[in-house]
Amino acid sequence: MPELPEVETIVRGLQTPLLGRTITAAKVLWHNTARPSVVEVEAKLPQRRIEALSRRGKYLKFVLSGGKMLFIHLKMSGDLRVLPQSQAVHPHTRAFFNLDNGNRLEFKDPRKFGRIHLTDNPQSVIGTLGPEPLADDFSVDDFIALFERRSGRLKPLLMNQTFIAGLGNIYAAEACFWARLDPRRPANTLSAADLARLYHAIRRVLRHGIMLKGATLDNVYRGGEFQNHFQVYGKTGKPCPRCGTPIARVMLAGRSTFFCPACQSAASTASI
DNA sequence: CTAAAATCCTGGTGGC
DNA sequence: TGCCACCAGGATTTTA
Repeated sequence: MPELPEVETIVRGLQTPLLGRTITAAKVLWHNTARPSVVEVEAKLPQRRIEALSRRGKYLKFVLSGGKMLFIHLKMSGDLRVLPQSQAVHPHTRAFFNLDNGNRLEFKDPRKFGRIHLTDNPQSVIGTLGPEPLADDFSVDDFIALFERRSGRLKPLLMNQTFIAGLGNIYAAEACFWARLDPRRPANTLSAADLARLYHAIRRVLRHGIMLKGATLDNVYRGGEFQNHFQVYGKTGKPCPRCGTPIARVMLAGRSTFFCPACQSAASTASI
C-alpha cells in the first residue's frame, strides 16, 4: 500500500545513503521481480553510479550513469532499505544491490508484487502516468479538465494511474471524505465546485501523509504515523468524525471503499 | 467505449 | 492447537 506519500518518504530517506554511490553487484532472487529480465538487471547494473533519485507517481526513479534508468514499484508490500553488507540477507529480499561503500540496497517484498525495471527509455515504464497531483504547476483548472468526457465512478477513477498518478485506496478514500463526495458518484455528475473541493482535498491529504511520513499498515508496510489520522479508511461502523453517522464499506472496482453515507452525499454537499 | 474479472502472491485471520 | 479456506492490495491483461 505504499502510495504517493509513502514512496515520497522512502525517496527522501534514500537520497543521502545512495546519491553518488556506485553499484558493485546486483542480485535478483525472485524471477518475476525484474524487468526486462533477471539476467539483464544483474548484468547491466554493476559499475553504474546513482546520479539522481526521485519519484514519479508511485515509482522510484534512479538515474544511472551510462544512460540507464531504474524504476522500482513497491506495489503492495515492497520496501527498500540500506544496510551493511555484513548483515544477513532477509528471507523476504527479492533483490539487492551492493554499493561501493560496503552497504547494500535491499528490496524486500513479502508478496512479490513489486517490480524493478531497468531501461534506457523512461517512457516505456512511466509514459502512461497521469499528472503529478502535487506538482507546482498542476492547477485546479488542470484538475477539472481531466474530468472532461470521463465516465465511471469517482473513486476508481482517482485510483487510475493514467488519470492521475499516486493515489491508492487509502488516499483516494480520504480525499473523497474531505471533499464530502460520495466515492460512488459517476464522475461526470460532479460540479466545478465539487471538483475544486476535491482538488484541494487531494493535495491536502497527500501533503499531510508526507508530513507524517506515510502510513503503517498490517505489518505489511513500514511507514510513519498517518494511519492514526485516517477519517474513514478501515473505519467501518465507527462514527463519522464530521457527523457521527456510522462509516459504510462498499466494494468499488473490487476494492474496499470507506465513506460516510450521510455527509458524503450529493444531498449534503448541495448547500456547501 | 466501460467495466468487471482474472492474474500475480503471501501473511494474516476467522471458522471450526 | 492446528488446519485450511479465504482475502487484501496495485496494476496489467483478458473477457464481456
